[in-house]
Amino acid sequence: MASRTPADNASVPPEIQTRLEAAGLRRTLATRAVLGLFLASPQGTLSHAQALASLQARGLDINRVTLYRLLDRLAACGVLQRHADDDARTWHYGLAATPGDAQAPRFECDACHRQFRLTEASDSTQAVARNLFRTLARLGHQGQRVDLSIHGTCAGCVPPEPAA
Amino acid sequence: MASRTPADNASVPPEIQTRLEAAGLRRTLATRAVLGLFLASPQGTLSHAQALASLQARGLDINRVTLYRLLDRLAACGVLQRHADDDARTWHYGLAATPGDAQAPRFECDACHRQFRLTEASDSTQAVARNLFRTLARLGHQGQRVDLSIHGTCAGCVPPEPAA
DNA sequence: GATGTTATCGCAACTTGGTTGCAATAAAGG
DNA sequence: CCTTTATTGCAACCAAGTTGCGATAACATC
Repeated sequence: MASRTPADNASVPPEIQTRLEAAGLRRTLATRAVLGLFLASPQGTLSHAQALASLQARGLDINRVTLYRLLDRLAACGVLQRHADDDARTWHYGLAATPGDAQAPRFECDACHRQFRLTEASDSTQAVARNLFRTLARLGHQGQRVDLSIHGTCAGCVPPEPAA
Repeated sequence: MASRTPADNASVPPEIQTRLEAAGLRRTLATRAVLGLFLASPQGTLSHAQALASLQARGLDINRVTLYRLLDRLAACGVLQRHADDDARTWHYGLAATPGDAQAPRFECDACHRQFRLTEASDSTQAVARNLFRTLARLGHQGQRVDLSIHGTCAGCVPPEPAA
């Protein structure tokens, strides 16, 4: 496997590189390919199946179990963040926010099942999170992470307004 | 099965009763029992497994498939609302909010996996929802439902502060 | 109260997304 | 080059949820 996209190494931000090393992850072909997948669209999230398909589309033939484990590893070391899809019984992975930086709200399209983050509204999360944590503390619970998700129909799936 | 708790009928709020009838659901023993389960703690949510256990604890021996279908039905007619648990690959069911009334944020304990709504903070949802829907509209997406969830450790699971 | 219609029940078999055990590879580090 | 140890691939496995279908039991009508 001598062919290596020039971007493979260059495109991994130091931020992420650090976490990979800290966790003792090795830079295998699969790791770089998967990471590249997510870095290509930082806002997006991918299910295991979607990621597998994308990889295969690029000619990479990774075993499904391997991908499961790789995604797990990346999530475990804080590079990716995983959360359940509300409709299918699957998990979606997306780049995790840098620590301290609240995640932007997630949009889940009920039609095409795609998910992505609404960076345009990341301040909503921040504001609401602060409030919530206060309330939680008062009740004796320990809040760790606020997850704001919106279900609806994404712009691509909205019916083209059939002469309403 | 002649024994019927006195509360069985009386406790079903007309609001819910209406939806059941509208959907043509029959008032079977199972329906009432399950409904009673949720009405007993309106804030709480139950997974299929938890609900099944509770029913069995009360001496009701309902088939697991039947319960799956019943929960589905109740969710379909808008009495219950279901959403994925972020950790296990399961669904949790809880009483749906009356239409128009935004759902209170959901707390998911990462330790005991219990979930419940924070009615104390339902205004957070309302506020953030209004904002989000505006932003969404601007981007061409159609928001339908805002789901605000917090992960953390619930009061019951927080370690008893071992002489920090 | 007898009767027909149709939702619901229970069982068994099946599907799906994900996991585990283990032997074979291959990055890192010397 | 050699050792250590993370990673890979395969096959078997698991758990949550679904489907098909005959048997029941609500509900409406007579």
